[in-house]
Amino acid sequence: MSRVTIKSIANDLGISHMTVSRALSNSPKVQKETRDAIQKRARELGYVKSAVAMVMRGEAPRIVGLLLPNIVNEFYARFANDMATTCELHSQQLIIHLTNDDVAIEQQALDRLQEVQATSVVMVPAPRSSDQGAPIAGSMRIIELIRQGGDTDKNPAILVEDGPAIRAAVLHLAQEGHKDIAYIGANRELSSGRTRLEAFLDGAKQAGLEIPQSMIQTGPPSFAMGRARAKGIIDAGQATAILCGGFEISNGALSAVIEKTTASERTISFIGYGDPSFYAWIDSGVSTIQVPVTELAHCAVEMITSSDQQQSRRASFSARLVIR
Amino acid sequence: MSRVTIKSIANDLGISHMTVSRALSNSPKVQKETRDAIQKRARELGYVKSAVAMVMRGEAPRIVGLLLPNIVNEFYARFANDMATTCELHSQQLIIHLTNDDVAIEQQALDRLQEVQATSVVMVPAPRSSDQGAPIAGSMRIIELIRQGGDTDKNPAILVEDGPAIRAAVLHLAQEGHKDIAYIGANRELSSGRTRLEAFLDGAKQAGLEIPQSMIQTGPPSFAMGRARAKGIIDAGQATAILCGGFEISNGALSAVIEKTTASERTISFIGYGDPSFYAWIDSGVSTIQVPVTELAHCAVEMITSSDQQQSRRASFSARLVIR
DNA sequence: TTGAAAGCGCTAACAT
DNA sequence: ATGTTAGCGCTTTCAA
Repeated sequence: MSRVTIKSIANDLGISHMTVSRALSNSPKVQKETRDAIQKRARELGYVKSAVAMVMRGEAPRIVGLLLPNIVNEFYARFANDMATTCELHSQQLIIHLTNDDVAIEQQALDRLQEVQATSVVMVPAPRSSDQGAPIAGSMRIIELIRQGGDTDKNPAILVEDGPAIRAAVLHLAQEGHKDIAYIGANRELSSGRTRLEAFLDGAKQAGLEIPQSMIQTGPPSFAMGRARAKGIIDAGQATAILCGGFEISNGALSAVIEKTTASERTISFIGYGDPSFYAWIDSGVSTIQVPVTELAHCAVEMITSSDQQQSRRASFSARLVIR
Repeated sequence: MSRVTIKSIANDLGISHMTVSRALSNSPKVQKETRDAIQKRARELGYVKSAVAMVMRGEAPRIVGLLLPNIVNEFYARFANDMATTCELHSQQLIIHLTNDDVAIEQQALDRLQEVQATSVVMVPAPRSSDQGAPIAGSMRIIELIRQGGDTDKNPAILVEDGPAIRAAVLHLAQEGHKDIAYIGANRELSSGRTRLEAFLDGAKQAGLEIPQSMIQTGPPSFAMGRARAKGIIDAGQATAILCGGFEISNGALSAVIEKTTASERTISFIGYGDPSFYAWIDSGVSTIQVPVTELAHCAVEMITSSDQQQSRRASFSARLVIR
């Protein structure tokens, strides 16, 4: 059984497909009787208007793309969740691509989205070394989330102002008497990696702490990296506190800390990044730098749906230190 | 700047659009020289073939739909993550709709997917009372996940065989000396709600336990419901153990248990449903009924990509009791 | 009040 | 080896 089209309905009723078209869009230029009859028949036959044909005619496709490293990390999951919900409200369809922070996959995803003429794309840009060019997105409006991709920062972006929270975290640890505070974060390939590390160093200086290079661990922003580095830090035995600068890194490091400190008697102060719900449930609660996910998501959809061409090109939301 | 099409390229080069078409599909029926020239120009201009036009011509759209209650619960998130990754491999696009277990939203999502001619849809059917008809999906191939929707069980389905694990859980608790075991699960509107409750009662009978009605709490499969019912059970003070029969319910109940038992000195044995990574990190680990997510996701994509019309209509994967 | 034609981007099937 | 035509589903424009 093939697709039900206005033509097939027209044939079925022995009339012109134009009359069917008009009837289905409630045009007053068609007899009420015929109109009702046509609409009834269309419903019976299970007619659905082809979005494809509409796009071909020039109508803007109601599709927005979302590119994330993954969707298991609760921050990304919540963001995707909120975006999906809001898209539902605006009767937009959400196409999700997971890049795993890989530039090649990222580009492929963008190509696919271009093929279906997606109008807007929200993406967390993958880390790219300086010799890699900026991602090509044709005429799609792309909105960068959390990080800034490439050197071209001409795309609208939704960023997190986490400098103050990170500094506050270092100062808090220092006040608790910690002198050896380790930092695990993304490397300089990421705009967010640079700024967060800087905030950490800044905080340490304000606290009058000398941080040796060995206490500063940077790398790709992955769970595995966070876990491995945290293990290394704990095994080295010098640090008494760990501060994280990345969502995935935080979870990875936390898993290592839990394992290691359960096994031995040692304890380590831990401040994570992002605030998955279970952080409140572990031990007496994990302190962390909280990022306002829902606000970010709302902002993203707002940017997308606002047809405003010359809209604000950058939005910024403050992170907040939560001590538990 | 408008879209680059084969026609615009053809104009640019002063040739027929057919030659361009052939060149871009590497047809041997065009001079190597012209072919190379055309391909070069197309790249320069940033040409991308319109998937929309291809679908209009009759090509099957490379789009699969995924309908989930939400994407924050780690089970759904992992499933979506795995599906997205696998779709990437098959160069399919994944459109995600969140139903929040609402039948109306579910139907709307299906309509949208039909509009874009999605070929296949994987969905966790929302709970529907008997007076609601089955969801309408036109000619899309739909695969039901975890639950069976409507009374029409003629759709292919991917299910979890959790009866044995649930019975084992009850027996385990009984062996530990628990006599008052509470159960929180989905109500009878859900196929999974029915079977899980049955397994629980079955296990209780095997263990020789008398379970009063007050210890059996069913309702919509949400976080809020699990949390509220768990609170009620704990406050009532009779139960010494709680067993959950649902992903969301489990997280909700767990949150209540943690809060309540942290406040007072009481302890309650808890066995959850599903195995989000953090279950291993809470206290000394949360016991749970583990569902093989990745296998489910692989199975789903396999079902989708296999063009096999008369393929196996039902797949089933075993849940496993994990004691921590 | 209804119908016919044209065009959106693309390719199979015919020309040339 | 290259060009022309037609048609996928739909609506806008023009004709009856």
